[in-house]
Amino acid sequence: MKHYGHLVKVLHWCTDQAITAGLEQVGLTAAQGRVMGYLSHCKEPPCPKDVEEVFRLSHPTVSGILTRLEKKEFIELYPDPADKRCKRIRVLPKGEECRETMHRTIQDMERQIVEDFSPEEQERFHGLLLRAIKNMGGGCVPAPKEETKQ
Amino acid sequence: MKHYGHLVKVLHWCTDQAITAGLEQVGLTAAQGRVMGYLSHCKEPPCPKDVEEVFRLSHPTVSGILTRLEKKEFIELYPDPADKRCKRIRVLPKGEECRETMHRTIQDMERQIVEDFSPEEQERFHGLLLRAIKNMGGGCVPAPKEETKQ
DNA sequence: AATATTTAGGTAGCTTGCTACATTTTATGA
DNA sequence: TCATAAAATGTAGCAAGCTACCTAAATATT
Repeated sequence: MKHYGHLVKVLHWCTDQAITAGLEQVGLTAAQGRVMGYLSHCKEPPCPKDVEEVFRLSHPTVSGILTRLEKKEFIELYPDPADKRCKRIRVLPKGEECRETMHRTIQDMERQIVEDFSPEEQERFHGLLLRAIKNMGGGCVPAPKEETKQ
Repeated sequence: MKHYGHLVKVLHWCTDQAITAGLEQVGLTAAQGRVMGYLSHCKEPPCPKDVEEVFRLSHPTVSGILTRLEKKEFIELYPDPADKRCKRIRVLPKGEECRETMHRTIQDMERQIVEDFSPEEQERFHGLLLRAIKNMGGGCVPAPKEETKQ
């Protein structure tokens, strides 16, 4: 009996540690950095609902993260003129400034995970992760960055 | 650029959902269930420190989970007679009772992850996960169940 | 033996995650 | 049109994760 679940948990913990360390200088937590990485790559201002779907978080969780990002002046929330139920998220200068740090931190982490994997192994790992998620009923996985909003 | 980190996060989320659903009937959360699964397989009474190491959790986190498990009467904490700094964890009847449910829930989840994987693919997935953890500086990974305390 | 260090655990206070419930606005349907 | 359902968000309250700091006990050093 293999403990895939436990290994996934540990690996997830490792990635969080790496992101936390990389973002320490800009004053963001791992969760905030992941969200900022997504926000700063969106063409048009996204709404909290988009963040929920990409990261599979409940709306109160997203609300909390956005509130803290706003308090730190990385973003600004403003009402959607077309739909009064929605809010839109604008990335402020401070957020734009650290875009490169966030991007690099996440890229470095992605590279480090598969550091010594051959290209075929990387492909296999990616494919197996996707299939595992599908097996767990996870459905399709929207990418957290550029590929969204296609 | 592949988003391994994000996939790992999503997969971890899926496993937690599965465990949460499976343990609902016995009144345990996923974190509590994982810990109980470990505790009920230990030969001699473990101490909180052991739990920290197996699950890579900080001691305040473990303390909180154990306190809640004690309040629900799944376990009992008592002082170690040989070392007054340590506490020992005893699994109470109520904890023993749901041992099968916990075991089955975790087993089912592990099986579901690799549901449609061939034996070779399972082997590969396991190996790649271990290597990824090593790449992230995760060191060796103690198993959460029987294999510990060898 | 006396002091210093390490180790196990406690507590405070924070972020991140959740569910459940309430509110407001938009969309639907009879 | 008017009532109803759905959608986006807010709030409360909890569990689970963390760091930072404290205490007490065991170990190591001098």
